[in-house]
Amino acid sequence: MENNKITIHDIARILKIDSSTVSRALNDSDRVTQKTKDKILAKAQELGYQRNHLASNLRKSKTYTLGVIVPRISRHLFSSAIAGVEETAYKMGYNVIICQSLEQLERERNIVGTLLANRVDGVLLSVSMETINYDHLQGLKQRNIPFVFFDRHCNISDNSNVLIDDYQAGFDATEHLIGQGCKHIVHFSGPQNLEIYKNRLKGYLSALQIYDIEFRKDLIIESRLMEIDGVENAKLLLELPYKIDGIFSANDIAAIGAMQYLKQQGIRIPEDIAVVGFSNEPISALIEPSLTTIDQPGFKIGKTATTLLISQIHEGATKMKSETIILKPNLIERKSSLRKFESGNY
Amino acid sequence: MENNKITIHDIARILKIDSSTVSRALNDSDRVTQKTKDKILAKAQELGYQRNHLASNLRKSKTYTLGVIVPRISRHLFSSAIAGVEETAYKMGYNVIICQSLEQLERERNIVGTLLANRVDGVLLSVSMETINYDHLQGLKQRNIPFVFFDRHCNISDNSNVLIDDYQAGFDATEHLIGQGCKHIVHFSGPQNLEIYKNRLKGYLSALQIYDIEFRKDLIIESRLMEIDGVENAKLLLELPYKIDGIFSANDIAAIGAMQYLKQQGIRIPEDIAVVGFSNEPISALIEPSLTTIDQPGFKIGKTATTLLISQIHEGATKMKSETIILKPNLIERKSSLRKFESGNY
DNA sequence: ATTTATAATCCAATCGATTGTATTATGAAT
DNA sequence: ATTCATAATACAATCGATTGGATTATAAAT
Repeated sequence: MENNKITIHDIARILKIDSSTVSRALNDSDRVTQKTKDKILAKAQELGYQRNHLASNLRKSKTYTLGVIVPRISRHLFSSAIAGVEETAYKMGYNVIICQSLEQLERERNIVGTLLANRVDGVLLSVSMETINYDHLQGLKQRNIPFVFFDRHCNISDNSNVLIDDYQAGFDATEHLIGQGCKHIVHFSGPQNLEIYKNRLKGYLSALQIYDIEFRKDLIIESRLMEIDGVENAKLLLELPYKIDGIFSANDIAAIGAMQYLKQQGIRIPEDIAVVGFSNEPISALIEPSLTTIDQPGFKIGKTATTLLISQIHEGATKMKSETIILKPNLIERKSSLRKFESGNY
Repeated sequence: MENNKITIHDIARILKIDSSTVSRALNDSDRVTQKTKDKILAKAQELGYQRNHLASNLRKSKTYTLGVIVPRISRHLFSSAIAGVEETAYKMGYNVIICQSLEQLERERNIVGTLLANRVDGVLLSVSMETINYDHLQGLKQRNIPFVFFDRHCNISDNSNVLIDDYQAGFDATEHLIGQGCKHIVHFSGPQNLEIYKNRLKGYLSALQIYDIEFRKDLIIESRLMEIDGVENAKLLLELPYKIDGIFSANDIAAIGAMQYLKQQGIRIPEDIAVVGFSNEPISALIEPSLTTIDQPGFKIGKTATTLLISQIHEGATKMKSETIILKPNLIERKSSLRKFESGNY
């Protein structure tokens, strides 16, 4: 219990001045003369004073805390986004509470409750795969707590988002496969309640159309994109009545699962089937063959979303205008999709 | 600013009772009769009352917040430990602030400062590779804030730790390589300020001794165990005047870097050189060949450390007895170390 | 009915910082 | 020296919940 408990009142008593002056001095108010400020600051330093944020925040009814909800922190995109969030938040005097929904709506709901109970000043949110309704976000709206979606957003009105151009990325990935000579390209898609997967799919379709490739509905396989789903998808596509020669997977994990299985079956990658993933997980550069994928600027997404959120917090509830920022993804070509004939061309 | 701002005083006013009674009712004190409790609880529910933790915590001078410092959340051990921490903490009414030192002492120092400023009730800590002195932990000691090391601990007196048996793991890994017929085993070690690397090294040495294998000092290569270090280490070991036939790396990342390089050089794994890593990163199961490694029970480490920390917080500063809990690691045999002659035996 | 013991509730101070208003100090102008 | 404007500081309420002590209500005992 001997926590150093220096308060502004201690400093005030010692210097025989009022605590309000101490408070103002420590906040660099111009209502205190420089001489007194110096005296107070020196004494504060000497005593090892640290402001009690609880008291300060109670008075100001602000917590200087942001909530971050992600499906799981172990995913590359999210861990790098979190790094960006933390850097920006700390720099601007905010703390961050990080929570994982583990892709479960139920947990996401609870987390929102916890964040409300903790009276966070704002929330950054990347929704779970199970998030099909948004009732749990009502509490945030009601209490006028600003929130910004990043990456995995929702199509509800008046929200701010920081996204990447999933449509473009889907298009680029598919175009790349077409450029490698693929004619029958399977797309591993994710739950269609998530806009990102819808958009990646749209990009895929659009590329097929532009390059005059016939679209077949059964070439789209929807799953939760776990590793095991990749394996299952691969089994499925081998049973299709077409000779599949390309896969565009909406994430790396499923692509890797598929590749593992296909390799076991003696199928050569990229010669028989070229594969493109999504997210540029660190593992994608290390597997055999290395995986062509879409790099998402995670750190920048985190930074941007945080900056946007904090600006909304500062603006206050007055005119919470929604804003959507879309960042550019980037195709990384690796061995899993580069056909021999291509490299032979150089 | 229309945040729902129901306070105990609102409830008190409406029910024409005192706010202290409301407070006691909401805390289920036995100084309030059940009838009044029911009335108060019903009204609180009706109004959507939520306790203001700032005020409550200020009064109780507790924050119900734990700080967690890890080198990086993207590492498998840490992300799974954090999952364990969160589960336990939330269950016991605590929040968690997660911070990454990114292996930098300077950042670790700042983080401790931030956590102090936020008056966390306790800290869970896995130190950075650069942490060679512990001055920055003095602040915690002075203020009697309990802290528990997990995995990467420090050899300073009277600390609580939750660790795995790195010595045993090092021994098991090395013994396994010896069992595969390896005679010249290189050990990739990490910074020796960290006990974990010292202990893994000790286990290695001990296994060599017991199996009567000559120890050579130049078979120990120390680095920061990044992927690039693994590559460099591999180059080094090819220049050694012995025919190396085994590698025991103190983490998976460096092992993988080495394997990539060795494969490029046409060296067969495990036939020419068998490799064992450490940590069971998800990637280790997916690379080619899959990597034999040591699995650390990350989730359990996180749970155990949190339980220990919270129990210390509850005990108070009175008799903060230190305690060290050591969990068992587990060797996972995969292709990178299983020699043909072995499988031939079956 | 009155006393007494105990249960139930109320009062008021407190946690530490902030902030609008009131007061005093300072110095310039007359 | 006195007045006045302004700068500097002090006072006191406030944020919302908690808690020891005081007071009142209730019921049991005489």
